[in-house]
Amino acid sequence: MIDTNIRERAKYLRNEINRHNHLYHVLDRPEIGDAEYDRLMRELGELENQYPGLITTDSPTQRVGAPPADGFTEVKHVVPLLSLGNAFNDEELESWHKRVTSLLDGAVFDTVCELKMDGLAVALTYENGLLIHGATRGDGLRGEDVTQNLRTIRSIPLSISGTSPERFEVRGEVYFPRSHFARLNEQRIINDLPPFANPRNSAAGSLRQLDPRNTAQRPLDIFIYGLGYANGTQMPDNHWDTMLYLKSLGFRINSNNVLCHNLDDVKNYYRHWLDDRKDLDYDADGVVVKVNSLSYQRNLGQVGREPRWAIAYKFPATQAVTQLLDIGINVGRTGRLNPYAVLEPVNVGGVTVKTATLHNEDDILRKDVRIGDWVLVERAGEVIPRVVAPVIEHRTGHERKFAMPERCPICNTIVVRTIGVAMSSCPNTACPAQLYELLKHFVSKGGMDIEGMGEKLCAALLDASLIEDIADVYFITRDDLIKLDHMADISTDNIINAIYKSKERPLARVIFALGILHVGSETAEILTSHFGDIIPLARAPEEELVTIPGIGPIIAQSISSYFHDQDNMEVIEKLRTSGVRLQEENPLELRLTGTLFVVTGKLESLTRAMAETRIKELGGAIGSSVSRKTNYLVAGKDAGSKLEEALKLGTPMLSEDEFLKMIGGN
DNA sequence: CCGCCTCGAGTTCT
DNA sequence: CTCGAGGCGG
Repeated sequence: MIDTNIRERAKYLRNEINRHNHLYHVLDRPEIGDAEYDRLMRELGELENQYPGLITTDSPTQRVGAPPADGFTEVKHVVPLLSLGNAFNDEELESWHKRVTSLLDGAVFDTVCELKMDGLAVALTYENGLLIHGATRGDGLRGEDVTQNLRTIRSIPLSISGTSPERFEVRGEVYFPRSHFARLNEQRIINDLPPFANPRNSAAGSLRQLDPRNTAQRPLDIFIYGLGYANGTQMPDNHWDTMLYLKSLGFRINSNNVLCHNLDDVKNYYRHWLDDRKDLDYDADGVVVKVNSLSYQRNLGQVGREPRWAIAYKFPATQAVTQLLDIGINVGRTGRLNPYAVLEPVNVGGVTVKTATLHNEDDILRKDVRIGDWVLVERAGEVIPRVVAPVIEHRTGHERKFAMPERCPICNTIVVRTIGVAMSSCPNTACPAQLYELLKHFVSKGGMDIEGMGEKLCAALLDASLIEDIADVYFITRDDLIKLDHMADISTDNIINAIYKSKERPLARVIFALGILHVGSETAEILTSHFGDIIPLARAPEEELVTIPGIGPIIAQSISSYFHDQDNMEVIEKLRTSGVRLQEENPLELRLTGTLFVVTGKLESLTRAMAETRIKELGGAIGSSVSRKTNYLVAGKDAGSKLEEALKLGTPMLSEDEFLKMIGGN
């Protein structure tokens, strides 16, 4: 016999833990910390260990109770799980609404809008307040008994506190939170398992684990969206209140559901989530619109397996299946060979997609994508489409595996494969493809920023052999451009002007524009503030470069070898002779080196001594009188003879403001 | 040596 | 934006 006190304690612990579970997983409003929760769980576990008679099926320790199964048993649904008709635009929604209205003899009716989650529908059966079994939707008539796996989902109550119908079934959608999806796939790749294509597949895979312990590892969650049936208690007469009632029983209901009084509310709800669904922690592929009144629902009935009282207003698909016609190769600025998918054009989320990157050979092998495959293409919320995975079921056996070419598709040079990494690259830096990419990079916004020089002009200039290296940009003439035709006089002038203006870009931009491997905008910035001029940078030995924070051996090697290349040095020389600034406009330190100043008159914002100190700090020199060697006269108020002398000699003069600007910045 | 963080490179369509 | 590589601290 177990002591009554202990029995009471166990019961108390069960209730407490279940209550905190509900607070945490359903209401998202925890009252205690993890440590405290663990303590309660441990105490209950210890009691149950000592007195196995205390273990109840709804004990929180029993979420993972069952041993691995051999398979799943089929269960017949008491009330079939229906599927839904679809609407893809406002007109289709309106015609559904009109039809329902006429079937209801013109009655005005409320609807409930819910997000249609892209997960797995399940049915949970409770008897006398206890979860007795749970099943997948299957074909709607029969599903699989996955009770043991569903029990591991913390937001599913194992028992109902308070009174509940004697026997009832709720329906819900099990999903795999997006926030955990990437991590799961990382794990799978580490464990040599194929990654899941999307969170929906993860949910399906997780729910079909034979060992519930595996399922318990997965952060599955659920939203309850309907009541299958209920015996023994009076139920609300509409869907909305039914959901409120289920919520009061402890079920997790999506708080984004709304009750709508007219069709405009429905449309607004749809449009709102069309934009905002990207911020949800689950995939939603549309909005489910349900007639609220249950008696209206009964009147409307169903056609085939689709109820007339509900419709799914689908969002434009962000995924689509299409055929992979070919795999092409792009040669990038760095010479890397980047494979891309040539797709049978397909509409994904409202845009026709014809190509998508495949990253590298590794990626293709990992996904096992073959030419001729039907592939799943995705434009997940974001803009850039990607090939997710092949649809293996559509394989005919005529697909061709892809192999990286042995030679550069542009210049036919034998490609180099870096050992360890399946990344091929064309070693020929003079490869026309690389020069084209480099030229585009050189004139781009982050680089020399030459307005009006886009892809087309770059290609045309290369085509006409007017450009053989990036410095040739500064030797383009109006006549050259006119010869290219397709070009009005005005735009020709604009381009010549833009090229001229670009000579004054800050040094960091120029260094970035050169396109040195591994030197992007940040590194260019670091190099600029360290050297202030391209010459000392070009001469810096690797040993010096690696001492600079942010520059490691690989970047140092890359910089060093760039400047050791004769051709590159010629390019720099050409840039210099054509007037491109290759010094920091405002080198932070010592930027006044070799400049002789004379300060005279009364300065407003600082004393003469301060001004002179500042000049010396920046590497400049101070003269006591104006001579031909004087570079600048800083003239304050009431300047006397020195001013006259400077005027006589034509010495450049700086007002106080101009001077402050020159030394300014810090 | 490993994990974390930052930076670089490539990318689609209208 | 996303992936991978490089740098760096522990």
